[in-house]
Amino acid sequence: MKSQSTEDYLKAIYQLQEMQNGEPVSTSTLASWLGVANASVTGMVKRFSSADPKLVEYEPYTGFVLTDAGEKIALEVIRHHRLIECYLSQALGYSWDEVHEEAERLEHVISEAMEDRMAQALGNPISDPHGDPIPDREGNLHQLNVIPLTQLAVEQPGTIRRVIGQEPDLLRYLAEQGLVLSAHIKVISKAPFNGPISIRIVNSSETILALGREVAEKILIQPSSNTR
Amino acid sequence: MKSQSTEDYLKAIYQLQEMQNGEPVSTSTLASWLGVANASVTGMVKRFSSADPKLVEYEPYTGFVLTDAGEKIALEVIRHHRLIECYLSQALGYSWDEVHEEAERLEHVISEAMEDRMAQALGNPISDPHGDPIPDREGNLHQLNVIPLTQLAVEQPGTIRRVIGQEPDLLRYLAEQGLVLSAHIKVISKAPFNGPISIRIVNSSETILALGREVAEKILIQPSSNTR
DNA sequence: CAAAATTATTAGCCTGACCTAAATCTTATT
DNA sequence: AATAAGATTTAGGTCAGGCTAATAATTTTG
Ligand SMILES: [Mn+2]
Ligand SMILES: [Mn+2]
Ligand SMILES: [Mn+2]
Ligand SMILES: [Mn+2]
Repeated sequence: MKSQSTEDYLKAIYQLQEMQNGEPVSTSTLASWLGVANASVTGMVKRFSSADPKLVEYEPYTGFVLTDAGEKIALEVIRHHRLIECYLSQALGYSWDEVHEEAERLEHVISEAMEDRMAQALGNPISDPHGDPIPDREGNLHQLNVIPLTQLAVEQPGTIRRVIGQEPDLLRYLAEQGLVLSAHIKVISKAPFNGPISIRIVNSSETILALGREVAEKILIQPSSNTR
Repeated sequence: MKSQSTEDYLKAIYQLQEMQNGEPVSTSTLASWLGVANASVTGMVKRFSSADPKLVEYEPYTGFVLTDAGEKIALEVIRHHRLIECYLSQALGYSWDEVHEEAERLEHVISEAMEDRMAQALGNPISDPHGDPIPDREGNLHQLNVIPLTQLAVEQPGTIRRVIGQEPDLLRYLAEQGLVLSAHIKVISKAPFNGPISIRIVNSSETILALGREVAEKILIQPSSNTR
């Protein structure tokens, strides 16, 4: 098994690549994501690119991308992470703002046997408590058909399917407002000049919530047919 | 949190001290227990004894014992380990020969919150799947009233309460023979010259099992009043 | 397009946790 | 009491994963 640091680096590179549509990741992006010095990233990435098998393709001053071998490890760690999040939430009563931190350490130490047992106990879930997809044993991810709340048209109803990011404060705030997975919402209005987006939770209180764009960008919605 | 190595060293010292009735542990004993070189132990123990707070009392060429601070950490790790063993066995269907290896890594990464949730889910167990006592949050251990099977008198019935050691092969073998926790047994005979001990499982088959002294030494029995 | 600002790499250092080989201390044996 | 055997420590080295400070490359900007 790779070290905890190696696994966290590869996972982070995978996630940054994903956020950047496959673009090479830069040293400083990864460094600030992981909270280490730039020089530490350069050092690690150089080692990854001369490991056998090579884990990243590294072009100095340009950036790096995962090789197939590196991606495989990243996906294994992500599978662990998200299964653990599910398990903690379902079996041990964790709330969605608590699971991430615990999973961040557990992901590196569980055996394949434990992974399998948890998956089985959970009925092979395909997404975690935040709606993030769980790779299967072969590393395949299902694709959700979602758009950011910022892009949902006014009056267009939709369902919350995923929340990007793990900040506990934000997750707790959203849950308090009733903005949880599977909640049905409708955009009432979008203030101009990047102003807040006002939404209503369908079949619930009539209260209207105003969300900043930053937050709305992180809420992914599956649009549903317009029920007038 | 201390490093995984530090936690494993302190736990090992605790367990060796326990096995030696509080005698100082020697460098080579700990080295072979942990599977590292003697020089590695000397190095680690020196660091422990000059840490703040001091974790071991170290007398060169003589040995070392845990300080209160060191023992506190050891007991925390042991609590983690044994709770995890229980949890894996109860909640995820692990058998008693599988739990140890998994717990050996998980013990270092679970949060206090997870410890509490597992303990609660299990109803605050006081012993693990091998009958090893689980320290409570303050580090208190309950004491079992048991003797090794080798010391049980012929015809004296008793109950298996604990099995010392974690070798999966031995544990599997014992389970196959019906020698599990709570099994009622009776010694039929003890062969002389350190020969095997023959026992019978009460209320079960009439089969007589012959156990070597090495094995019998590891099976701890709570004697019961002689029925008959 | 040259200078300034930004970003990345290199150089050099540190700590934890290991190792082997050499030196030293302790204990047992003659 | 001297020596041999055994246990332990010291010396010196490696490797991963971090750091800071100095240097070099790239990008932005006046
Ligand atoms: Mn992690
Ligand atoms: Mn998640
Ligand atoms: Mn361990
Ligand atoms: Mn145990």
